[in-house]
Parts: sequence; C-alpha cells; structure tokens
Amino acid sequence: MKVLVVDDETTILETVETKLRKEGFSVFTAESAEDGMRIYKQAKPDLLILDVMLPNRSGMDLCRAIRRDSKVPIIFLTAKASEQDRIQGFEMGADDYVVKPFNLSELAARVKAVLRRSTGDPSKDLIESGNLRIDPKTHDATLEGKTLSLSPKEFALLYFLGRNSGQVFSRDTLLDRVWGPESYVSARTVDVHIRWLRERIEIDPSHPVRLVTVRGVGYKFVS
Amino acid sequence: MKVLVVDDETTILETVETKLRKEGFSVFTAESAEDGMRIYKQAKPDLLILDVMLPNRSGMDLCRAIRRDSKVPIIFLTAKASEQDRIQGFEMGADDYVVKPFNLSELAARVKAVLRRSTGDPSKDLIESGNLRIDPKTHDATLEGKTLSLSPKEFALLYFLGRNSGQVFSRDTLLDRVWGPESYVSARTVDVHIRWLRERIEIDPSHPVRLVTVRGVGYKFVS
DNA sequence: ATATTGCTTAACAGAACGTTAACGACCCAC
DNA sequence: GTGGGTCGTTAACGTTCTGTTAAGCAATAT
Repeated sequence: MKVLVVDDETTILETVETKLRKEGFSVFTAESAEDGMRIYKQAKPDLLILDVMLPNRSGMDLCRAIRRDSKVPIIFLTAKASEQDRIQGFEMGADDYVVKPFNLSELAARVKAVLRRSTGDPSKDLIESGNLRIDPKTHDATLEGKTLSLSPKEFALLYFLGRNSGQVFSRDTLLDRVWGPESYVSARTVDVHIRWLRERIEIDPSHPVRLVTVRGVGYKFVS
Repeated sequence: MKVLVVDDETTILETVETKLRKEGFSVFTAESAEDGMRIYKQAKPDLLILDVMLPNRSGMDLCRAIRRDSKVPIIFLTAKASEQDRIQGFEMGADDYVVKPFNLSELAARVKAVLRRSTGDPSKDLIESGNLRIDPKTHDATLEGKTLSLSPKEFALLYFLGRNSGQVFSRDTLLDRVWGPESYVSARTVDVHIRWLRERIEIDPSHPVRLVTVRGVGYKFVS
C-alpha cells in the first residue's frame, strides 16, 4: 500500500515516513502542495496524509484539486482542530483528522482503519483455478471442496503464485514478494515450501502439474 | 423521500443537508431533541439521522421516544463507535451507525442502504448459525434455546465475528472494530475473550469448530 | 562424465497460541 | 460509605506448530 505524505516540516515528514515504513507501507513524501500534486500523479498512492497548513496553496486546496478526479482516502494533519476546520475538511471529502502533536502509533492505526474502510477489502480477491480455490478473506484453500490446512507461509506463497498465474518467479523474487524485502533467508527455503505445497495440491507430488519448476529460473503456477 | 437530521452543530447540519438535497432527498433539520420531535410529528420523515449527543435530552432518548410509536429507520451519528456502542444503538432500534468524522458520500450511501433495507425484510440484525442465535436487539445469545450469559465484551466480539461469518480478522482489527479505535490494549486480550467464548459455544473448547484460530492471522467464525 | 540445479528429509529454534490466575476498576445493593 | 460481585486486562508459563537450515540424493544439461 502506497502512502503519500505532504508536510512542509521536514522533521514531521521523516518521523512519519519511518513509522509507516516500519508498518509495511511504501511511503512517498512531498514538502509542498505543488510537489504533492506532482508525486500524486506519478505514484498514484492509495492514501494521502495532508498537512492543512502549507505555504502558497494550502493542503485544503490540494485536497480539493485531487478530489476532482479521485476518491483516494485523505487524512488531514492539523495543528488546531476546531470544529470549523473539521467540517471544512469533511466537506472536501477528508476521511479522517489527526491533530498535531499526534501519536505516531495512533496515526498508523488511523491510516490502517481508513484504508480498511475505504477499500472494504476488495483487494483480496478469490482465486479459482480448476478445482482449486484460494480465498484470502476466509484464509481458506480448498481442493475439490476439501479444505487444505496450509500454514501461513504456505498460504501466502500459494496465493501469490496463484494470483500471478503462469508467470515464472525466481526464488529471490519470491523471497522478496512473499517473505518480504527485509527477510534474509536462504533461497533453499522456497524449495521446501514448494515441496510442502505440492504434497497438498498435486495428485502426484513427484510429477507436478500446478506448481511447476522452471529449471534455472524458478517456479510458476499453471492453471 | 423525506429525511430529518437532528444535530446541535449548525455546520454539520448544513453540510449534511446540502449533500442529501443533492442526492434527491427532502431534508428537514432540527438543532435540538425538542425541535426534532416536533418536526418529526409534522413532517413524518422516512428516515432520521440523529446525533447521539444532544443538549438536554440526548439523541438516544429521542430515539427511544420515537420508537414507541414508529418503526421509522434511524441512523446515529456518533463521535466514537466501538461494537459495544453499536449494539447499544441496535438495542434501541437504530438501523445504522456513522462515526464522526464521517465522509459525506459514505453517509449518503448508508442512508440509501438503510432505506432499501427497511422497505424489504426488517429483522436482519439477528444472527443465526446452526443452533446458535445472536440477537443484538435483546442482547441475548442462545445455544439450543438455552441462554448463554455473555459479558458485554464477549457479546460484542461474538456478534461482530458472527456478522462477518467466515472472514478472518487479525487481533488488531478486532481491537479496532470491537473494542473501538481509541483503545490501546494488548492484542492478547482478544485471546482471552475468545477462550471464554469457546467455553460457552463450543462442544469441546479445546477443539473449536465455530471460533476457529487461523494461525499467523487471527480468528474467524464458521457456520 | 561431471557440474549444476533441484528435491527430499529430519532436526532444531523460535514464534504463535492456549490457558490460568491475579489484579484493579467498576457497579450495585445494603 | 462498604462489601461483594462482575468484568476486562495483563502477565506468566506451557504447549503446539511453523520456518529455516543443512546435508545427502536425484535429475538434468553440457
């Protein structure tokens, strides 16, 4: 999930950025409304955090401009939170308010809450391939109706490969995308998880037809 | 369709009124519970939007008074809304909740949703799954007809999970949605409440089939 | 043939979860 | 007030499960 933070105070920008990165977001920053608009157009973030008070054009103006062609969730940062400001913010389509000075964890929590509300979790789609179903909402994977009890990693790996069906991924890429960019584990680990998955979803694990090895490259999921 | 909005903050009243007019509703407004009651009797609106906190008589009182002789749909506006507040509202006959600060489009969407629902089947708040019934209106949960005496938190948690049956929720999400967005309690607290619930609704609490653990993710309710 | 790449297994360490008990806050009856 | 009870939270400990690694074996390409 991409978040764009716009604030003219560098220190705030940095602390917020650090916190949100820790929480797993891709963070973009801008120190002015103009930069904010430009980066917004390029990065297409899933959520904006805007300071209300910005030089030249205020955050409110930026909000208005963005609202003209998008429903992206917006959280306002504001020093004073008089009721008047709040109303003005909602009129323009803000989804939440955080008052400075704010608690970093609270901000992170609100970001998540807003994203949850606004997306309604539509990003988590059901995957179906033949008699195999992978449902991230219920965290269930079923084969011919029978539930496969997968471990968290197994599920994550299968879901990722299923979502990008047909495409080959190297072990390193899989580690990056499934395990996460910060994980330092051996590439062999992927082999083991693939093995376990095959045991569950392949008719004959030693002759896989779904989780296929591409020698010298990696693995892919075929329908 | 006629809508009556009761709130003591003029700015909110105005923005909501503008938005709903744009959406094609006839809007009436009142700034106090007394005015609200009077206008309600005159205008006979098809839906009410009530602020929970009003001077003198609270919105809740007004709701109760109106419910005595009418089944008109009511949406509450509230500053903070945990699942407990929500249930309290349902007990008094509220049809939906909108949390301040709210997004105007969201409010409009809910107004339409409630109206759509109210013209159709009425009691959709009740949850039934097998021999388990959960009724927020009476705050009763029964298993095979026998009443389980659940504590408020237990009930709120069970009701939330039951309402979103099948879907997995992380402990953090549960804290946010059931405990409320402002609560800062340890995630393990959820475990304990789940444990207590299992003791009541599971045949064998150590092998749960209704309140299921999804390792690495959280919990879900299965029918 | 031999080097490279992938497969398989088992063992270990640590994380996640379950469970219990204790504590304090709160409410209600007296 | 005062005492008893309930409820929610936390901490601590035990248990189960999962992820990772290593090491040897099998398969494949050059």
